This record gives sequence, C-alpha cells and structure tokens, in this order.
Amino acid sequence: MPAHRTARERARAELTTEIKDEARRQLADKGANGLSLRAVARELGMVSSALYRYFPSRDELLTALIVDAYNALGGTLDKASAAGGSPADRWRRAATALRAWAHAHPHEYALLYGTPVPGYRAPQDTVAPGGRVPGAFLRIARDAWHASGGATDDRLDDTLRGQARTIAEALDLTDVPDAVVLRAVDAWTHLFGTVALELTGQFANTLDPADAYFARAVELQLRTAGIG
Amino acid sequence: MPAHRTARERARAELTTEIKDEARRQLADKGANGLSLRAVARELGMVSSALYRYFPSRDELLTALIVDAYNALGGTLDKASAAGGSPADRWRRAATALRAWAHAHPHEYALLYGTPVPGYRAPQDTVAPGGRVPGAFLRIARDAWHASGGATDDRLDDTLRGQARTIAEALDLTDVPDAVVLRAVDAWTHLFGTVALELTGQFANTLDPADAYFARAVELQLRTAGIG
DNA sequence: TCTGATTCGAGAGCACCGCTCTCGTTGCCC
DNA sequence: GGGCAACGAGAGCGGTGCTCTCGAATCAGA
Repeated sequence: MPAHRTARERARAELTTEIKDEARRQLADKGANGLSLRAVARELGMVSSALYRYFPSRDELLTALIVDAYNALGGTLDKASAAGGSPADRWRRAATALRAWAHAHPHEYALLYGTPVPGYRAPQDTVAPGGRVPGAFLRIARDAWHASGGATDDRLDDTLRGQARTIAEALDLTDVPDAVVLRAVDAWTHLFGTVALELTGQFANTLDPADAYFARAVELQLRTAGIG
Repeated sequence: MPAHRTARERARAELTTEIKDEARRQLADKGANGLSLRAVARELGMVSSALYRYFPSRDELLTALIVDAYNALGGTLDKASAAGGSPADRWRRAATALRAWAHAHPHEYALLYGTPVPGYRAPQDTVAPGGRVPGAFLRIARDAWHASGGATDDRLDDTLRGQARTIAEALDLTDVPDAVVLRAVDAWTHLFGTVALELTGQFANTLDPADAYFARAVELQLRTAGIG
C-alpha cells in the first residue's frame, strides 16, 4: 500500500498502531482485565479522552487486538505447516507451533479462546481471521487425504454432512469429502482441548510439564484425522 | 452438622451463604467481570465495606464461587455416571451432563475453565474439588477396564508413566495401569475441547447447533479411552 | 450479672476505571 | 483565505475495589 497522503492520515495511522502496541504490551503483562484505556493513554503521553478519537470504546480496542492476534497466530501456523515433509510432520509442526504461541502469548491466547468476556461476543470482524487457525489444520488433513489416494466409508447423518459442507466451504476445501473434514475437526478439537487444559493450569501437579503428553496427544490426533 | 452455637456464628454463616447466593446470581447474568462487591452489598441492603467482614477481597469471593461450582459440577457428574448401564453408557451420560451443565451455567463454567483472570490463579482450595470433574470420567474408564478383563500393551516413556501414576494416586485409582489412565485423559481432553470450543462460540455458523457433532465426539472418546 | 474484648455495620474517603461533553486549536479542502 | 472537520486537553459523571474509623451489638470470663 502507498504512503498515506495527508499528514493527518499518516499521523492517525501511526497513532492507531502505537495505541495498539501499547495496549498489547499491557495485555501481555496484566491480562485483558488489567488493560486500561487510561493507562494506555498515560503511557503515550496523551489524555484518556483523546484516545476515543481512535477507538470508540475499550471493547473496540480489544476487538482490534483480537483480530491482530488471530492473524499473528494464523500466520505462525501457516509458516509452520508450509510444504516440506509429510502431512504428519506438517501437523506435528503446526500443533507444536500452536502450543508454543499460546505459551509465548498466554493473555492474547486467552483473549482468543478464553471466556467470552461480557455477555457474549464475536463481532463479525473476528470470524474470518478466527477461521485461519482451524483452517491451517484442516488444510493439512486435506493434503494428507489427497496424497493417500483418498478413500472413506464413514456413515454420517444429514446434519453432520451439511455442517461439514459449511465448514469446507468457509475454508475453501470443497474438494474434500465430509468425513475427512469431520475427522480433522475431531483432531483439532482434541488439540485445542489439550492446549486449553494445559494453559488454564488444569494439568498443574499432574501432567506438568506437559511436553511428553502433548507429543503423545499429537500422535493421537494424527490417527484421529487419518493422517498417515 | 449441628446448629451453630452462638447467634453470631449462626448469623455469620447465614450471611456468608446469602452473599454467595447473590454473587452467584450476578455471576450468572453478568459474568465474572460484571460481578461487583458493591452491587452484591447493595442488593443485600448493606454497605460495601461490611461485606469485607465476610470475604477479604473480590478474588476470595470468586474463589469461593469456584469451589462451589466445581462441587456442583462434580456432583452432577457423579450422579450422571452412577452405576447403571454399561461403562459406555455411563460415559455418554456423564459427557452429556457436562455439556448440559456448561450450557446451563456458562459463566460459572467459564469461571472454572476460562481464562485464568489476573496473572494466573488456582488457589490451593480449588485443586481438590477441581479434580472431581476429570475424576468422574477416569473412574468410568477404570470400571470399563476392570469389566473387560483388562489387558494393555501401550509402550510409554518414563515421564508419562510417572505422571500417569501421579494422576492415578491423586484420584485413588491405583489399581489401574498407566496406559488406561492416559487413554482416559486423552478422551477427557477431547471432551473438554469439544465443550470449550462450542461454549466460546467457535462453532458459530458451522457446527452450531452442535448436538450431532457432540454425539459423534462422544463415540470417538469411547474408542479413544478403550471403553467397549 | 457485670465487664472487657471482639465482632460487626455504617460512613467517609482514596485512587482508579470507562465514557461524555465542551472548548480552543490545528490541519485540510475548496 | 475561509469554512469545516479532526484533534487534544480538561473537567466531570457514575461506577469500581478497598481502607480506615467509629459507635453499637454481642460474646466470654470473672
């Protein structure tokens, strides 16, 4: 994209990202609850009301951070699962990258997948970037299915068939049978649960440190998803 | 337990539960973030400072609610998985009960398994009641293993062996081989992930409503845990 | 039964929060 | 250059968690 035309636009764009950067910093070390508009403004040497010229509310700022976080995580997964090695290896790398990202950015991860803070949430802007994360895993499963010659005999009821098709279309995986999509979702669900339990401290005193268990879980995911 | 001796003790116990009840009510319809000590006090016709005679801080109140919630959920699962029917049926009932409880008390469930609010959390009082939940599922897996005559040939590395033993001891399941414990944990992890993804709205527009997918996931859990 | 200690509720107050509104100033476009 | 929109500063509103003080109620021991 070209440089912004007017000085005002340039300044606005710059300040917008400065605000997000400072907010991300506070989010990283105090959590979503500790993120305060006033503190962000203070740190940036401005008064809190000025900040409302850039984000109409605290929730909007959080939403912007969520979108950025989804994209950062999605990019990390894309990179980790890029071509190279078998589909199984790509899944292993992606799963490991997911876990590593979650550990490196626990509060951002919690923002994405933790409790839906107020009454509920999910503004429309977040759903597309949010899909990148499972998308990265489903794409590996698709490639594995293609590589294996492709055969499936799962019996599925109509509801599941329709939902699988919806998922496939949303992620541009229309060339894959529903059963493969659903098995990949099974594996993604398992992966997600493992990371979530570890991150929320439910493994404390038992599976902690969870490296060995995580490796085991990943192998199970491969079997679940039918990734050779 | 006998009635409390002095009037003061009686009043204290009563007010303590009244506070928790009102707090639970607010938690239920405004979420953990919306729970305000001042509002609880207001509703109870007292002044906010008086409430500090009963709970030294907002976090302590939340911790008390967490313990109660773990016990409520644990009790629900115990009831659902009580003897009657095959282990597979008991697992199905328990898993369904978990999902139903989560849907009925989303904010309390989020309090238990959502983002670890401040920097981190898990006061010691919560770990024992917290273990009741996976405990209910692991016990079903144990019974299934006993009923099936019991044989296993999983190869496990030493780290996992030790951690499995720790889990088994914490839950009084010492008569079960490590491999069975771990496979039950695999299934529990998968179950947890399914509920978590659904509850945080990640299934919106795709797997929602997730009844069919959940039923499918439960069957996969049975295979994972080796429950016939 | 009286007394001293303890517990309790009320109230005022501190520092913080999100958010709104007003008011000068600054930069932009015609 | 003039009109207009964007901007930052400041004051202020109602809310929060939490602390401290003070008088009243309650309890336990002599």
